[in-house]
Amino acid sequence: MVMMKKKPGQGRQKIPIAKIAKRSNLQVTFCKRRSGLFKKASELCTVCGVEIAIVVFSPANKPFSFGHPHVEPIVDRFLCTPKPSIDSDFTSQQLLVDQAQGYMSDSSVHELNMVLTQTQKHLEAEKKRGQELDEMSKAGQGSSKRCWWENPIDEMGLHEIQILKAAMKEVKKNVIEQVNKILKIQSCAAVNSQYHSSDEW
Amino acid sequence: MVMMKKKPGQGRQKIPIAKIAKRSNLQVTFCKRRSGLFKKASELCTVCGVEIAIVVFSPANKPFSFGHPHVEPIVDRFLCTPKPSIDSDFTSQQLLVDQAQGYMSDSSVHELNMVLTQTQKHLEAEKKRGQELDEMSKAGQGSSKRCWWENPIDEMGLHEIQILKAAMKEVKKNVIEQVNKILKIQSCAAVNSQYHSSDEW
DNA sequence: TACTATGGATAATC
DNA sequence: GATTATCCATAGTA
Repeated sequence: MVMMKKKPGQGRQKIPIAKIAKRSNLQVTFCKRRSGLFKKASELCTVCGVEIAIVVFSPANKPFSFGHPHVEPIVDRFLCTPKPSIDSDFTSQQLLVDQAQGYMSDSSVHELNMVLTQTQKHLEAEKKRGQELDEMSKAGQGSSKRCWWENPIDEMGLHEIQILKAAMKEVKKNVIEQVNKILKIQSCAAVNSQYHSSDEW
Repeated sequence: MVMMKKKPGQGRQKIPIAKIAKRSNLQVTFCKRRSGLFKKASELCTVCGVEIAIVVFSPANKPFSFGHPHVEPIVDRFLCTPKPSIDSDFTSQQLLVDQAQGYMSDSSVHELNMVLTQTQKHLEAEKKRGQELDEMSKAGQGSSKRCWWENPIDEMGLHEIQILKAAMKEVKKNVIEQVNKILKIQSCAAVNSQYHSSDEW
């Protein structure tokens, strides 16, 4: 992170070229690197606007996964694509399209493309609207009536602050539970480590 | 790569936080980051001795994959693990849509149908979210109405919870500062231990 | 594509 | 889990 001279730590010492770590460090190393890998994947999603699915089996053989937006659709789509040309550059699939049109009686490629285009436009519009609403929620609360705890913290007395603190404690607890519940559902039981009350999210 | 001072280049200049790059750089950035991601995955495999499968669809909607030892067995194994049903869940609402262009010309009906289905699901999710946000905004307008974050925590989505959490984090910081200030004034040095930001509350 | 300086990931340690 | 020094990935440029 930032350069701060304080006391002499040792920091990251030497790079084990590669192989295996000792059993003791294996767990923590796996956790760190898996976390880093998922973060990188997330960044790639955001920066390049692509879809990624990652499946990892831990040393203990437990499944972990990352998917944007979701693992399964991406994996399914990948499994449906012709295999031999996974990483190669150009593979004309026009032939496949022609063949598909032959046995797809209820819809043509053209029609599907039309629907797809319209749907995607609609999606974009909805997303844009959602973002605008987000902004309103985030920043626009000052325009309407404010709750008393929205007042500047400097204007509160100790009593109000204590009440606020107690309320926040309760809400925080509920938030953590809810987030864990959602994440548990999302990850399809692929993640065993739950979020806790640290500040990583 | 080793450090070598030679002639003044510019190297990596500051980090655009995240979003999208311009079309020009998108391709090269995607290539670099995908390469880096796969390398990280490879390292994780070697160092920790685990199995990983990654599937990425490029901005041009081309499939890329990394698998150790192979993608398909890992994915199959993952898909075979029992998992709760996936329904309307909130992931980070982001991008998905820009794959239209490359898809129009070369893809099978089946693939188009899959993309269409995904897109429609996303549309529904976005619409639902928009409605929820509408309700929240509306509820926040009335003077005697409840603020949206006063709603039962069970009715919130992950996105709303994230916003709430960020807000709480800020408030918490202010509360701590204010409490410390008040205690310092009121108690006249009767209290020596200050509140801190650990997880005691 | 290759290169470099910078930002970010992380191994060792507390 | 938190911290720090070090190593690695990579944005920008040629």
